Amino acid sequence: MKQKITLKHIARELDVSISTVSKALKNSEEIGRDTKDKIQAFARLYNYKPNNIAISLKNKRTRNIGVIIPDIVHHFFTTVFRGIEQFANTKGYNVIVCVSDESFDKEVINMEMLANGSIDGFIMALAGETQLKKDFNHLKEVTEQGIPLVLFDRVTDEVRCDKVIINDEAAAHQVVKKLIKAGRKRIALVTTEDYLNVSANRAEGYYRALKEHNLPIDEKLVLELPYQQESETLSKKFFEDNKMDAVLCVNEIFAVKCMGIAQKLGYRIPEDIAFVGFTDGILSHFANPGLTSVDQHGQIMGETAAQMLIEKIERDHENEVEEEIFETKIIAATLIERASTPKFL
Amino acid sequence: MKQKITLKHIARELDVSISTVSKALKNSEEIGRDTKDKIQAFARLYNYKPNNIAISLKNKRTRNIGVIIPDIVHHFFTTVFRGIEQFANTKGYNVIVCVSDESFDKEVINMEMLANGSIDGFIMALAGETQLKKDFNHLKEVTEQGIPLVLFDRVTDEVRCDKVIINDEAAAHQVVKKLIKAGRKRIALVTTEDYLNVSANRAEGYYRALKEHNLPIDEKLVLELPYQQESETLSKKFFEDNKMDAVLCVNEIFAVKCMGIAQKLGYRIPEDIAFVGFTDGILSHFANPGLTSVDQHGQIMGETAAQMLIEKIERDHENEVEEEIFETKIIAATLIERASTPKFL
DNA sequence: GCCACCTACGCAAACGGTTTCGTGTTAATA
DNA sequence: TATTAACACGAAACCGTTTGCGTAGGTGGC
Repeated sequence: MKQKITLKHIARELDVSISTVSKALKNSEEIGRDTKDKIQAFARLYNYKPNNIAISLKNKRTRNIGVIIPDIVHHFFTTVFRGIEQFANTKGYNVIVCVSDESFDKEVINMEMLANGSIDGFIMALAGETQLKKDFNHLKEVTEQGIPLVLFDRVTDEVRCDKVIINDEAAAHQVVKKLIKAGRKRIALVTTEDYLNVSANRAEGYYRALKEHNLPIDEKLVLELPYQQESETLSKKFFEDNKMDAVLCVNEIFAVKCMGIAQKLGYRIPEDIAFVGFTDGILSHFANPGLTSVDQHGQIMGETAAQMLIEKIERDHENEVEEEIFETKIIAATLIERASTPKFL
Repeated sequence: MKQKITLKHIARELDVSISTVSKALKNSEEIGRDTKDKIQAFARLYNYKPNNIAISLKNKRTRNIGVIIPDIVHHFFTTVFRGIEQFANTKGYNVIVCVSDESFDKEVINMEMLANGSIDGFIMALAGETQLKKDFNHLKEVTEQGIPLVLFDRVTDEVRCDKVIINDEAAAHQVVKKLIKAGRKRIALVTTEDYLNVSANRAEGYYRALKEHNLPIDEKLVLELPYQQESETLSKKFFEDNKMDAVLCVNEIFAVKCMGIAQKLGYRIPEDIAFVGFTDGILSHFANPGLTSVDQHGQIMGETAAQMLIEKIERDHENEVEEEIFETKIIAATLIERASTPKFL
């Protein structure tokens, strides 16, 4: 087992000082041609690579970014992650991922672990529990320490930092409007408990569209399902008890489940009932019939977040102080039409 | 913006030496009660947390593990990742993820980036290109440097290290056997190009089962699809040109696609044709009909890999030298029966 | 009153680099 | 020949911690 070689080894071996080796390997003008050649050849031969940790300590930057997401087995978050990872990689950054598992405590612990020098900045989507609890002190502490933070998707107004979101309200509004124009009158909404900001926003868009077209708001047509739990019976009852001709779901899992139930109840899709979901993931694509859904452009969100974060990191590193300016970028969602809805105009 | 506080700050403020502060915070017996109390109180007040990077440098261990996978928007890999992350977290480790994107070069670059001190060990699944190219020098270099490595799922015999795999061959064999016992005679295999070891192993199980039951091996019933590319026409032609009564697919995407095609061609599932896929992911669960599939227990694989890696890391850190013993753990796959197959016995 | 021994702390090296600031040698210049 | 500038390199500080060892000061025993 050949040990990792260090500057000290090279210096000792070639009988020069450590600083000379360091400079030679950086091709500094200070060092003579011959010495440089000798050192560089030696370093190449023994495949010298500087120790990242030592450099991090010296430079007070790690070139790591910390990503904290509620779940990793989740199509949307993985696409965002892919965007982050890809962009970060082109800029020479690595990504440390922690999963909060929707838990406030895990989110706090993970942040604290990473905040002590392991990373140069955070990208995160809030855990459900955090949004429910509305306790953002861990985020505030981090930003007060001067660690850049970018929130995406699951954000909050209570923390001053950069954010990337999609126009949830507008997207839902547009979808419902299209359904109405296509002649649907009893449009249902299947959502999560509303502490999740995205669900709340989508619901608002839904209500606004109904109001604008003078359709009655029937709370019986709004189903709140527990997030990430099987609840076959609830949804079944919902479809048995209510008549409707269109359903907007805040995610694709709800949508596909509901389609299955509706089909069993003899509904034809999309003739009798139309379905639209959020998150254009693998399920929407392969569902039968294909599910019309709102593409949240996760990868672009990830790239955008990474870009904002890295720009801030590098700016902080250059200049000393500087007034903080925070941005919120809004990515426009796109409707992907498939067979679960009638042709829109 | 309150700067991160260091030992030096505390020392200066309380007019003691840095080492005294360090020892006091570790509750060392060397330091007097009063001094300890004073220092500890001060540290708590200013929320002192030691700098991870400095500790890493000192201890020559980062408590980071590097994970390199071919793709992150992929159900199986994310479940494995979840297992890794969960286990690592309980042991106080963080996870740095790099995505090779099935590219040999990216795999090499990522490994080299991380190998220079950023991580204590690797967990990885080989990129498709790496398996095709059969060039494993980057892996060998890393292991020769004494960095522990655990391969999972996409492994190779050419590198001596710990491995975690499922019994692909046996699982495929068992599935095909069950299909035969259920009376199926023309069983097709839909696979990827065979440089992927898992596909090759599954194909072997398929062939062995056919042979054992004296069924003819008809190469026309084996369809090789390009991995991760749309190829509607290829598969359509396959189903139009050949009669078959069961199909084993090496992943669930292929399976769901094929089911769709078969349904359009008028086949009834499972009466006329049965489908089985590998990877019991979200698609299998929500497909219509539900897809019988081989659960690869990704999360358990991840936990197992993380456990093996961390044990090795900590053993290396304790004892000095030690003969290397490498294990290959085999996780038993499980068949999840759903509506795409007739009831098995 | 002397020695020995704790107690309680500081010094300094070490981890592996980078970088500033000397400094000795040489050669060019006056 | 004395002065000086350029060149080539080394010493040392620094990033933040840890830790072995040295030591000042106080206490106790004889």
